[in-house]
Amino acid sequence: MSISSRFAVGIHILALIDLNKETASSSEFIAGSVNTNAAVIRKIMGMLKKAGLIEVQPGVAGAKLSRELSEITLFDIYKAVNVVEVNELFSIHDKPHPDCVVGKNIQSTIEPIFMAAQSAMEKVFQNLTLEDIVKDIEAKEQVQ
Amino acid sequence: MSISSRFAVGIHILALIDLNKETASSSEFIAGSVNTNAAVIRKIMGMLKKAGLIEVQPGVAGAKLSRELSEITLFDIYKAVNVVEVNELFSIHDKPHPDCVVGKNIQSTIEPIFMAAQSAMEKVFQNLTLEDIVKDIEAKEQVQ
DNA sequence: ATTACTTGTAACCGAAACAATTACATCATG
DNA sequence: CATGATGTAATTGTTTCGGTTACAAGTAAT
Repeated sequence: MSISSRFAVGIHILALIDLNKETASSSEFIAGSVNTNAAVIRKIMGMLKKAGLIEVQPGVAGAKLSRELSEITLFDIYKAVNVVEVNELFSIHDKPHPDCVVGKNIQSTIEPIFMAAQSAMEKVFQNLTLEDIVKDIEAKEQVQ
Repeated sequence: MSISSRFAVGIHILALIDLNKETASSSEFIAGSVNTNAAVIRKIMGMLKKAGLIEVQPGVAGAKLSRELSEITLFDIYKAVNVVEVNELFSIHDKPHPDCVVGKNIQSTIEPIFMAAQSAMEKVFQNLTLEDIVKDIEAKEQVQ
């Protein structure tokens, strides 16, 4: 099990749009950097657009961020690319036997714990923005 | 995407073994409570046994916990059933283009963040034990 | 020792999710 | 109108999951 790379690619796309803002970033160009097919990029960019993170126009190359780098959290991207549904990171077996002490109560016992675990994970992304990502990339570039 | 229900089922199995300790819990009996096939239960119990959480003997019905309830964390179970590999909760696209500023640095920028998110999630399970689960189930039973 | 019941595994199946790919309609622009 | 871009649907191969069947091997009681 692994969470879709759409999330990592989404971050990549947005960082690239910003760091390459002097020229238009076509889906073909971004696909080259990500190393995948342009249609995959367009699909993910469609999600980012739908979430209001970028502005793209059909037929015209390039995209721009809808907000400041510091106003786009990793959680915004995470939600945009739809990699994990709300409260569904962990599967729970359904229809445990209702006549059993454990079967009857296990779901309501486990659910809040699973929710808390998922929230703890998501909170990490809420506290980081694209600005952190871009600055980190720029810092690495300085060193070299 | 969703993390395998083996984790939820593993918790269910261990709680049931404890709450039903006056009689032997055969895989058939547990399967009835979980509402699945006995072979599925035996497979998961094999993992729990391998992780040293339970003791089972081939041919003889029932299993017993190897440790006290308070000495078995949910993280122990989580690791035992092997639902998420170390540092692999999130997929990262591989071979981004090395000649691109973003492609060159994105992996090393994102990896520690993904690790931190996974750790935050896992820490929730490290801080909870089977005792918490069993007590919660018992408390619910009292009310009814 | 034979019978009945159990655990331990392996093999197989259908369903679902992913990422890649191809194709094509639609749109914008020179 | 020709070119090149986005938007989107359909298809494919791979992997994982959970369920199922089958059966070998172990245990225990008669």
